[in-house]
Amino acid sequence: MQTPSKTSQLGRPRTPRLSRKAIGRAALEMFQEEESLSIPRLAERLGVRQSSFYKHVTGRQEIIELARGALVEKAPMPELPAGSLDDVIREIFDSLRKAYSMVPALLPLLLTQPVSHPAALERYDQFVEAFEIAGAPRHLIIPALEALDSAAIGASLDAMTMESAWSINEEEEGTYPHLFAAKKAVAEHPVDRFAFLADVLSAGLKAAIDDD
Amino acid sequence: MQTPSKTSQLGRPRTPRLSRKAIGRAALEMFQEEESLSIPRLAERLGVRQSSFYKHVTGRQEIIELARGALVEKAPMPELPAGSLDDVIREIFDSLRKAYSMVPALLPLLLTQPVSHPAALERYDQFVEAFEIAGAPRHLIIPALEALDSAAIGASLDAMTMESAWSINEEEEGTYPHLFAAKKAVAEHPVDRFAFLADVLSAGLKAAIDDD
DNA sequence: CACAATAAGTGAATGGCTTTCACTAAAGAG
DNA sequence: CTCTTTAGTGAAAGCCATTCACTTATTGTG
Repeated sequence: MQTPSKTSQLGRPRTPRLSRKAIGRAALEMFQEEESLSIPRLAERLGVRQSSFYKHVTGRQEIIELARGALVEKAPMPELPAGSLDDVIREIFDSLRKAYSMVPALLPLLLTQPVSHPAALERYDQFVEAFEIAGAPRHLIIPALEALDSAAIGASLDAMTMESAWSINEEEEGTYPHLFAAKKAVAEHPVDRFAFLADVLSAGLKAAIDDD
Repeated sequence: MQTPSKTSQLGRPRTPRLSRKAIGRAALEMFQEEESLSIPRLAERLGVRQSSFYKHVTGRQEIIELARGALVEKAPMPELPAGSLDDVIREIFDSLRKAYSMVPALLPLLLTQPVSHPAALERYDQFVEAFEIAGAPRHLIIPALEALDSAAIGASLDAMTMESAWSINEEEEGTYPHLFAAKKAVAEHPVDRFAFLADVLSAGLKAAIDDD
């Protein structure tokens, strides 16, 4: 239950116990397993005291950014084989939602801060390149990418709020008749939300880009 | 510096000092002004002790849900004049983003819990009705509404992360060349993100619905 | 109309969280 | 070899949400 280090825990250790990469990975893992981040518990996971983090990181926000980096490094970069705009859109959306679906609890926190982790910037840079190659007008690439990102996050978050964003029960059928009917309709005739969103985005973005 | 109530603060007051509605409104206001919610500070705003809330509410999450209700009640229901599907989509998206833009800091918290406030459910029920009247197939209404909601939240959050989701500076031009070029292109040729998204969604949703 | 039950406040306490800072001991530079 | 820097520790400060015994007013019941 204890590392066999008999020596004192004080002072600089002979071999480093922490690194920014290890912190990011552990934070990501914690989000996946516990759906939240607590620095004391993260320290426990890493066999370290909480104050140690502040030698590697300025604070909680930076740990979250490192988790973003760890997520990007864990998610494979898709093949973007210089295909059509449609293929590019679908591939990017799919890779985003696959990554985000791994850690829904992290997403609200990622939303509130700009992307600064190099691995993440690198990944977006490649996405932009793919848009360029597919012939998208330069000034529309960022808006398009943001739209894909938002949609992927929204879709992945639905997994967290338990497959239905609206909490109504049988007795309220009369109170919210249309909402209730719509929920019943989609239950009886299930729709693959991801495929639906992918269709919406590819059709919509292509139209917006072609109209330019 | 003190309310001139000479009587003791103990025991049940002669007239109620709190209500669920007042709590929701104050919480919404606090999110707008301070970009976060703290129960001690909310108590201060309402001239009450923090423990008092727990007579009206089960906890923090419920206060957040009351803030959602207050937001819906503050945002006007749009005219949805039995128009075309396209009009319905644009009106709903526009009213959602207008509402969400008032309190970007609240959005990440709203995302993590299902909608249960009656005023909010009522509002979504009317949106569903508008989709029905416009002739959307019943089983696609919920997915379409979720898409609009996600997009509106994403667009409103961009306002918070300071108009650019990616934090890169001049020196990194060489490191992320495509991203940098795309950012420059959109700076030189500004795109109205909301209008762009509205176009994407209306074209995309119409296509997805018509294809059905 | 008395009086029990309930409702709406208070105050104090608990246990969690993030961050800071003086400290120690090892690593690395000159 | 000495000096500075680095990577840990431990204790503490100052937040936060929630609980619970308490007080006082209101409401419902016989």
